[in-house]
Amino acid sequence: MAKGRRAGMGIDALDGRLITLLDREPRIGVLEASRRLGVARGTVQARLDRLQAQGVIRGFGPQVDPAALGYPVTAFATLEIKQGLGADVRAHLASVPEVLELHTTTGEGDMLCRLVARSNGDLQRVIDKVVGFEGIVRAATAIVMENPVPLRIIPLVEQAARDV
Amino acid sequence: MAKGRRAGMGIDALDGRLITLLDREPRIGVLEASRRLGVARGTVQARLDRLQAQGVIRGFGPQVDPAALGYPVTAFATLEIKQGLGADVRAHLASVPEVLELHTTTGEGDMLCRLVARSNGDLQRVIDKVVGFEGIVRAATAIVMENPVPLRIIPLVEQAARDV
DNA sequence: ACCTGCGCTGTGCAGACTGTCCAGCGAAAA
DNA sequence: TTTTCGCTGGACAGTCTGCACAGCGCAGGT
Repeated sequence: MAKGRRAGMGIDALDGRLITLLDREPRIGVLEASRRLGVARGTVQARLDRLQAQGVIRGFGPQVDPAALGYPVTAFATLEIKQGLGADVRAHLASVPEVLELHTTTGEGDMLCRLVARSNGDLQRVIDKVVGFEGIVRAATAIVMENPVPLRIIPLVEQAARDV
Repeated sequence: MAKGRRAGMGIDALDGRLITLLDREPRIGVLEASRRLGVARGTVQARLDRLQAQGVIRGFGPQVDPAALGYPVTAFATLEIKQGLGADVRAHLASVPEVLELHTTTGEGDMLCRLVARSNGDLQRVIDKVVGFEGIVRAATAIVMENPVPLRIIPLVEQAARDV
C-alpha cells in the first residue's frame, strides 16, 4: 500500500478526496466519509484533525446567501484613498455591514471592496454610506450582473492534491 | 412569549442568533445550540430546516484556505471581452482552477475575477493562462496586499435580523 | 368574542455516531 | 537493521440525531 503523506505541508490525494467529499455532502460525518473513501474511520479523523490544525480547513461554518437574506444585489467598488488615511478608511468600512469583504491592492493605496444591497436603488444608499467618509477620494463601482463562477475551491484543491 | 416569526421570508432575531452561534462554533450541533440559545431542541431543528429550505443557509461545507494549500497570492483581474465571445470566455475561465470566482459586471460586458497563485512570479503564469484566450481584449490586474475585512456575513445577518 | 393555524415547549425512544484507546502491520527513514 | 509513523480493525461508553406527540399561547380571520 502506498504511503500517502510525507513530511511538511500540502495535501495528498486522500486529503483532496476528503475535502471534495465534504464539500459535496457536508452532513455525512466521519464514519460515512470513511466508508465512502474506503479507509478506516481513524484515518479520516486523523486527516481532518491535521487539515484543521494546518489551517487548510478553517472550519465548517454556515454558508449564508446574502440574496436569501434580502440583499440580492452585489457590487464591487474600487476606492482611491487619500494618503495616510488608510487605517481610518479600513475601520469605517469594517463598520458597514453591507461591506462583505475589503482588500488593499496594488496601484496607489487603492482598495477593492465587495458590497451588497437590497436593490439597485438601495445600492445608492450603501455607496453613499461607504464613500461618504473623509479619506475616500474617488470610488468606481461595478454592479454584478451574473456570477458564472461562484466562489469555489474544489478545482484548486484537486490541483493541489495532484501536485503533491 | 413573543411570537418570533411571521409570514414571508427574512430572518428574525432567533435565526440571527442561531446563525451567529453556528458561525462561531460550527461543531456544536443542534442540542448544544438549543441550550446556548435557551430554546427547545425541536425549535432549533425546525429553524435550521427552514433556513436551509429557504436557501439562507446553503450548507456547511469546509472553508478551505487557499494560502494553506500553497496559494498565498490573491489578485483581482478586470477583463474586457470581445463582443459575442462572453460564453467562450466564461467556459475558459471556469476551467482554470486558479480562478476562484467570476462575475460579469456593468461597464461594457466586462468581467471581474478572483485569482490565486503560488507566488508573485506564479501569478504571471496564471494571468497568462487566463488572458491567453481569444476573446479577452484587455486585462487589468490588482494584486491583493492586505485583507483588512475577510469575507464575512455576520454583520449583515445581524442587520437583517434587526430589520425583521 | 370565538376559532383556527402555527410556532414553541418538553418529553420519549430507537438507532447511529463520536471521541478515544489499543495492538498489529507494513513501509519509509535513520 | 532498527526506529518511526501512518493506517487498519475493533471495542466501549457517552452522546446526539431524527422523529413523534400532546399541550399551550398568540395572531389573524370569522
